[in-house]
Amino acid sequence: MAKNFTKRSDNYSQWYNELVIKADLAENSAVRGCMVIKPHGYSIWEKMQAALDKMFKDTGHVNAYFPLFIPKSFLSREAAHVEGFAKECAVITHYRLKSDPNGKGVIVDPDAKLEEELIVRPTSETIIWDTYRKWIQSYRDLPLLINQWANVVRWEMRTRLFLRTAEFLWQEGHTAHATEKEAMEEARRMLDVYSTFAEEYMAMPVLKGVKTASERFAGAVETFCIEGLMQDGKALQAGTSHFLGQNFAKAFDVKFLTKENQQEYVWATSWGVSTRLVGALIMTHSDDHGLVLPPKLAPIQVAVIPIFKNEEELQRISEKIIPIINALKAKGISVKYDDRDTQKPGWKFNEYEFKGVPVRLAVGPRDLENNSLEIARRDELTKETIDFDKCVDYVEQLLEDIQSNLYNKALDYRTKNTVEVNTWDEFVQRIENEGGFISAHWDGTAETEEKIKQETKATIRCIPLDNPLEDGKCILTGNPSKQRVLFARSY
RNA sequence: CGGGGUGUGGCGCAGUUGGCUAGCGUACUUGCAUGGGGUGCAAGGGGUCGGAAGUUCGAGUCUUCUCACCCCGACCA
Repeated sequence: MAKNFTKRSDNYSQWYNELVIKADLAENSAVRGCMVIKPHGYSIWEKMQAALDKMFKDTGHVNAYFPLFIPKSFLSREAAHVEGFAKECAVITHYRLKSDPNGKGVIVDPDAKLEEELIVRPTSETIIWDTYRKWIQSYRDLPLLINQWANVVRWEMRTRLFLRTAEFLWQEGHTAHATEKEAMEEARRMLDVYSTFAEEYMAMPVLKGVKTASERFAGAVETFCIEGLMQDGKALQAGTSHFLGQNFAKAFDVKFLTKENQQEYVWATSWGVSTRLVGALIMTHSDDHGLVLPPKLAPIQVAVIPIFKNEEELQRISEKIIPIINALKAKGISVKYDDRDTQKPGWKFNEYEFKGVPVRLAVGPRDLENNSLEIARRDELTKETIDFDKCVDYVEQLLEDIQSNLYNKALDYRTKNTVEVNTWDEFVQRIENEGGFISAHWDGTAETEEKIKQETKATIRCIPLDNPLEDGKCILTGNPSKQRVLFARSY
């Protein structure tokens, strides 16, 4: 157990913060609300990027890059969009500084005021649709399937490392289609990409659903989402995919000629996931001993620690273990051989454990005699002794086991913490105590949704996609309802 | 923006009714021993107390102003 590390059961959010810091993932920067992503945290993000990027390309998308700055007037073209983002935009008003005539330092040069202010993108729909107008003339130009890896800024009032920062890294896909059906299919397809990624790579089970009108993305016709359940019973929106209808095409006048020589507005989608996923990953699997990473996203999958008293002993160990390391690497496994003499073995054990390395091998003189080594798995914190000649296959299999074990544990947790509730008292009781997902009837009005939020802080996370229809009564108002929706408190 | 809090070696903190050379843990450096779960002992380096002004013989400590950050709410991926 790490020294001075808060337990989840004592204070979950403190546990989270300490974990991020102590596992060297990120730290607060000199800029309010903005984090420094440290190498270990960033390499997890890179693993995520690599997997997602491949999935995007495999579904026909290409990458491009649009400007960080957006003319202020662009934002207001789409009414709902500006309303949603106006309150959290950073604004560029000047382009030059000058020395302070009254003292030290520099001041904003009042003569360098911009004709039109620029905003730092909170999302890129507007600049991209303004550009798409020039790119799209004919049905032959469609579909346009573009993704961008970028940073965005949303001036949030309260921030938390990875979960909500003023600047964050993400990808945003922006696609244009000839038909409503095609755009809707795209939005759903990318939602599936996200859920596949979450489950197969992050080992995080997610629920796919559609947002209610009040939770919808500013400017979207329909917002789809994946929702995960964190270990403290709160839900986390892990990704969104929006069907934008023709809203942005109309706002930016993006039309195309159909085969029938008709002018029509194009149909759009946008979809994104962010560095918030790193936060989701942490909160899904990690424990009171630190970070736990699923092998598929672990920058180091196997740490090898020699135990030696002197140079000669290390050499004997290295001779034996390096061929094994090479065999593991040949299988595409990332291995770190930590033969530093500057840290003690016990120190290293704790280090890799806290940083979430899935598998640890330890080899010492004892193992050389027995022709064995010690294999420890991070997810279960168990150790075994394995014969040298069996260990390569064993490790390969173990990584797969850990990946699926993590998923199954998380799924089991979610299953146990998803309940159907039929009365208001039960609902309130559940929200206040256990948390988790609550499946309950809702009368479908924004007023009721808002009132439930006011009274319990619970929001409708989504209406699950394959939701069965079922007659019932709204838990708050008793009005008739056709289906259950999913409530939770959320991040 | 409302409420609360904190600024003192890299990090985490103590510092009493103003008083003498500003202290502790940890981290760091060196040496010796140690080496299968954050090793022990010893020695050593490093701060002028967020900033400004004031009161005083004397300010980390009191006063005023100011800046920054953190936590709780409203807002949000």
